[in-house]
Amino acid sequence: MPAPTTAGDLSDVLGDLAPEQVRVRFPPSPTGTLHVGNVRSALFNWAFARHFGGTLVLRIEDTDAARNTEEGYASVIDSLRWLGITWDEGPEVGGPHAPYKQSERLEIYADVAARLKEAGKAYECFCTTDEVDARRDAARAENRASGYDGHCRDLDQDQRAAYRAEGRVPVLRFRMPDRPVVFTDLVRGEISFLAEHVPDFVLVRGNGHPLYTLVNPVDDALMEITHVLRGEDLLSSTPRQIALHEALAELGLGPGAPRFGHLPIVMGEGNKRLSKRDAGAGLGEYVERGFLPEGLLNYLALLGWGIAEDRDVFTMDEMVEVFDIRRVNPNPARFDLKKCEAINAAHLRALDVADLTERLVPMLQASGVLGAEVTPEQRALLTEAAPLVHERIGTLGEAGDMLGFLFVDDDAFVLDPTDAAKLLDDQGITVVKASHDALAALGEWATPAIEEALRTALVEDLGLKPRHAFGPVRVAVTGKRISPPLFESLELLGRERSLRRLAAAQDHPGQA
RNA sequence: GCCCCCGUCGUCUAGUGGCCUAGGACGCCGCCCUCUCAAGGCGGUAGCGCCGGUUCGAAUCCGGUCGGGGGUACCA
Repeated sequence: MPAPTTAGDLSDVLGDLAPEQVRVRFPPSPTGTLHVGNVRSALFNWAFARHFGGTLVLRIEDTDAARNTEEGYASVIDSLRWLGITWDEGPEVGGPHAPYKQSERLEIYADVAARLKEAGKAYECFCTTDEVDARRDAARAENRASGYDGHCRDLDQDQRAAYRAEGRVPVLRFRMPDRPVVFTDLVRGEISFLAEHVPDFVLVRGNGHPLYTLVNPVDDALMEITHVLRGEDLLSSTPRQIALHEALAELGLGPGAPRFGHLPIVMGEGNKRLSKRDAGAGLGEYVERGFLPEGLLNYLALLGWGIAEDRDVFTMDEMVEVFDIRRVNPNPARFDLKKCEAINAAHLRALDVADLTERLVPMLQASGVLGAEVTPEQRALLTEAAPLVHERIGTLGEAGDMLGFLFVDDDAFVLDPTDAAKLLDDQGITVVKASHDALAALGEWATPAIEEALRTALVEDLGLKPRHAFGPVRVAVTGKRISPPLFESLELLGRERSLRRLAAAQDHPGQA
């Protein structure tokens, strides 16, 4: 019987490293807002680093100047801050391996490329794209492995000169070793590739521009990254990166290949990977809708990882405490908005009221319920009202709809046409009138007294069932059929405003 | 085509040969509670892709097959 992996046996994860020597990285391209797949990668790297007391490096992969923008960069930083994913080295905080933006490391890549070439680890390839394509198609037609065929591997001085004389401009290609690459993936176990299936690949374009294939492993090596946790879409590029790391190490650059763990991809609807363009993919949507960072993160963690068999709501502290990359499930996971909302709602309910109130303010401002300046009176009212919506909302953004009636001026207050049409019929008007009279006579304006007065007037005197009695009042006062609890709402609205609305509702144009 | 990864309720998952009559969560349905909506409580719905093998015994191990995904770039 195989010994079960226990928390105490970490040699397959750490090797000879002490836990605090763990160094992981999150390397976004600042092409726009992060999408939830990126966020999930960031989260797992962060949890891994924090669990071991190691280091998380933030590196900006912005060598593609055309697609990267300053706004994209700012958005990445803002997003991570909003999420509460902190980094120990990187932009804004610095560190011993600065700079952490690849656009500022171009000389490094040029130098490494030159050394690789000099050492014979890489070679100039003069094949044109058309030539490479043609030979690849031919290989494919014979059911042979496709990919670069090594045409320029062993060119001599004269041949290179001849190509140059033709006006050809070479790319720099990495020379893959002629042996299989085998590695143990932290989430998938042993994976191997035969040499013939991992062709020589381009490191530097003809125009001198370094490619991802070069810069990503070079920075991982130079920044002494020990563990690379990333999406499984990068799994098949792993053998060439391992080969590059080994070549680099032979040149004295970096400690050799890091350990890899390939996380399951996050899918959207259907069977396609969630891409930036998909609705629901961008982090911004969740921020705007009023998701809690801890709620979103909790849900994302569930995509491939779980804290316990019978539990799926947890804090990030709890996740950090027990996170184990080996327990990550390799299956691709589909993003389920409903469950994401449910998890978020659970976190919302766990907030204490003061915290909830605090977080509600910017959301209510965004939806126009509150202005840029919040008066002390509004503040106090919100403090009273927050408990009423606490268990009724799944996202902070839903609060505006429920609380708007408390903050709106009487002249701007409107009844929902559909709800009014449904509930303010002749009988509804009668109910509203009776309510107005009962409440007008009320001495103390407080929830219990309000409830008693209304029950007496509507349920007892008019003989209505409670559910029919309070509907019209609710619409008249809150404008909607769905609202926070009625009696509490009336108390918060205050005597004057409540009575004015009850009076105004009686003039509601009758319906058929 | 070739290479690699993946395959348990609709979805996310638990499961490492007998604790499985396959457990939990979200969703959905019903009931209770109830001033609406929620929350909460109770109950229900639904799954091991398929075929062979190993074994006294397989969701679990092996082989095959089918299906899905990724790669096969001077993209990342």
